[in-house]
This record gives sequence, C-alpha cells and structure tokens, in this order.
Amino acid sequence: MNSCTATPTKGRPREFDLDDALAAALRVFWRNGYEGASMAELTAAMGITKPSLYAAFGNKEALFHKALDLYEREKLAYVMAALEAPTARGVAERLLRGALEMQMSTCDPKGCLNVIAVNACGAEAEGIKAEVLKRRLSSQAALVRRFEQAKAAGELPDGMEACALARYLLAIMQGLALQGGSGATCQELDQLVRISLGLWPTR
Amino acid sequence: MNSCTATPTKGRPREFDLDDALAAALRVFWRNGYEGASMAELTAAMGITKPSLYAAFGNKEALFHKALDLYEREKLAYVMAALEAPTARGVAERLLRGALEMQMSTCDPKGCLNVIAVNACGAEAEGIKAEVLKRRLSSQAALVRRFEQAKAAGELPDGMEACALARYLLAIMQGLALQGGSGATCQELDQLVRISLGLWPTR
DNA sequence: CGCCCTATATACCGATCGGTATGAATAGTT
DNA sequence: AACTATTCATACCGATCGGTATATAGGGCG
Repeated sequence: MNSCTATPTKGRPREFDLDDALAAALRVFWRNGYEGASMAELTAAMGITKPSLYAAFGNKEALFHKALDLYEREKLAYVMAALEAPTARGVAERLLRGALEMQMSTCDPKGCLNVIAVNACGAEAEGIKAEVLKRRLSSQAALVRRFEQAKAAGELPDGMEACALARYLLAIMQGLALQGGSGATCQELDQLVRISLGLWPTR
Repeated sequence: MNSCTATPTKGRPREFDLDDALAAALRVFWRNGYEGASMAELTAAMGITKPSLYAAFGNKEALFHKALDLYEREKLAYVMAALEAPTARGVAERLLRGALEMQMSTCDPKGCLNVIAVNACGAEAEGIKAEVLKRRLSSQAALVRRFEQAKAAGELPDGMEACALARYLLAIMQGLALQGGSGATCQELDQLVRISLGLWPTR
C-alpha cells in the first residue's frame, strides 16, 4: 500500500513522510482550490520548506496532480464501487449515500475537490481544469455504460436514455457537494438524498 | 432604468459609461471568479485605468458587489419571476428552463456566478463568500415558501416536505450550471432539464 | 577519515498582486 | 481670466506570488 518509496539508501535521508505531506497538501487544495492554495500555506501545512517540496513533488501543478490522484484513489473509491450494485437504483443509492458520507466527514474539508478545482481557475491554470474535466468525463462514461446495461435489462422506463439519467444523477451529486461546501447541515443533505431516491424512476 | 447617474456638472466629465464598465466587469468576474479576476484584466475589459476604476467603484470588493447586484438584477430575474407560476411544477419548469437558457446564451460566459464565486474563495475573500451565500439563502427561502404554499394546496405528495423539494430542485439547477460551465452542450443540458421535469413528483 | 550524494534552511529572484500618489487635462463658476 | 472641482494617465508603493541559487547538514561507502 505504500507508494513506491524505494529507499535510495544514498545521501541524506528525507526528514518527512511523502504520503503524509501529500495528504496535507490535498487538504489545503481541497479547502482553497488550486489557485487559492499558496505555496506558503502548502509548505506550512505539510511541515516542510519550499525547496523540499520542489525536490519531492516537482512544482505546484505536479503536486496538485498527485494530490488529485490521492483524492480519487481514497475519497472517490465509492464511485467505482457503486457501479457494482445489482440494479440502477442500487447504483444511484450507493452514489448518493457515498456523496453524503463524504460531506458528513468531520475531519475532511467540505465540498468536492473536483467541483472546486474546475471552477476556481483563472487563466493560469487551464491545464488543471482540463485534467479534472478529463477524469470527470471518464467516470461519467462508466456510469453511462452501467445505466445502458440497466436499460438493456429492462430496469429503466421506456424512452429514458442512459446518458440523460447519468447526467441527472451527477447533477444531483454535484449540487449535493456544492451545498455541502456551502454550509448545509447533514440533515438537510440527507433530505436531499432521500427525496432524490424517492423520485428515482421505476419501470 | 439608468443607475442614479446624477450629473455632477462640476469638474471634468467622466469619459466612460458607468453601466457599460460595470457590465464589462461582471463578465470578467463571471468568467474568472473573484480572485481569478485581476485588476489588470478588469481595467482592460472595462476600457479604463486603475485610478478611474477606484474613483468610480471604490475597490475590487465593492466592484464585485455592484457586479453581483447587476447579475442578480438582470440575469437572475427569472428566479423570482418563476415563483409566480400557478403550480409547483410550473415553478420548477420555469426555473429549470430559465437556468438552461442562461447556459445557452452565446454572449454571456457559462456557469453561474454564484456557484463560481462561492467556490473560488481563498482565505482573502471570505466576505465575498458570505455575501453570495446570504443572497442564495434568501432566494432559497422564497422557493421554500412557494412550495409550502403548493403543499397547502395539495399539490405535493404526502410526506414530501417543501424545504426538501426546494433543496432538490436547487441541487439540479446548481448541477446544471456546473455542467454548463464545464463544457456540456445545450442538448445535453436540455436532456437534464427534461428528465428532471419527467421525474417531478405528482400527487 | 575523506568522498559523494541527497535533503535541509536561508535568502533571494522577477513578476504580479491590489491599491495610490502625483500632476496634467477638462469642465462649471465667478 | 482666475478659481475650483473632478477625471485622467503615468508611474509607483509594499506585499505576495511561484520558483530557485547557495551553502550547510547528514547519511552510505571507500
């Protein structure tokens, strides 16, 4: 599980843990977005100095990409797992409840890093925006495929297209993350999840 | 309709139009968010110099507040108008179609300024975030009141709470704006609107 | 030990950030 | 014409931005 930390056994050993530092950087990006996270704030949260950061992670953009990897690997695992639910409704339920749980975590920042990063982009960070969008489209495509499979199994009402349903579900999840990041309480977000599941299409 | 431009009739006359300059500033904030919009970019888009901007609008934050006023007055007028629809479903339809039309406009930037501004906040602009949230909560409360009225009229299924339904509808609208700002096509967003209306609760 | 290699800490780089001091230009008022 | 009030254009302010040069500290290895 350790990230390929092959000890070089040569030269002065590093005095901080790569994974811990990356996790700290993720929290800062998560709270402040890419441009809102300054190198000063990042190094302070990671407990290292700027040269150490650049030596270990390259630069700010490379650090963000690695933090984004960590985010998707640890915090967005429920998305891919949800696709294995037996029915389309089960997929939606797992996705919505997973998104809700993320907003209820007390140790993590609120909101969704993907949502935050894709909007917090001045001209300088167009590459960041593109990268986040690419990943989002990838999981969106997986969700569409899952719903097409459900449609073939006769789970969806006639005339309901899989890609439209996927887009609808993602919109609710994005709204949930946005409201979570804007101070909505757990009960309010739970209301949102329940009403969405209550309105989920039945054949 | 002109903003109280009482001609001072004293001193050198201003060489630009206040409303035009504010509209240009709004477009920049809309595209780049509050922190992503630099004074250089703002003055370039407004066609004026920095001292003129500060003399006319105060500072960057005051300019943003005035741009936000203009945004809500001109671009979010459909929200309050939608509340006058005869039924809850009519309200939802007007809101969703209004949000869709905004994303289809070719001259305006994509996405929703409220959504963008509330997420694009590093520590420096906490006041901006609070102000946008305050306004959002205000219109959210109006929507809740409208749905409570609909519930009293027996339009909603038993056990469906007005505030939950309002939160659900707003989540979809926020997701729509987010997807619109992320490059979704008009047809894709229209799919989203239609499926949302198709799933709207009936008694 | 001396050698090599890497990480650390400090101090600094040019560019850009939001915001302003200053003086010339342009109008009404007397 | 002289005075006053307001705007305009240029040039500048300190602070912060992301990123780095330099020199020292600390480990494996001969």
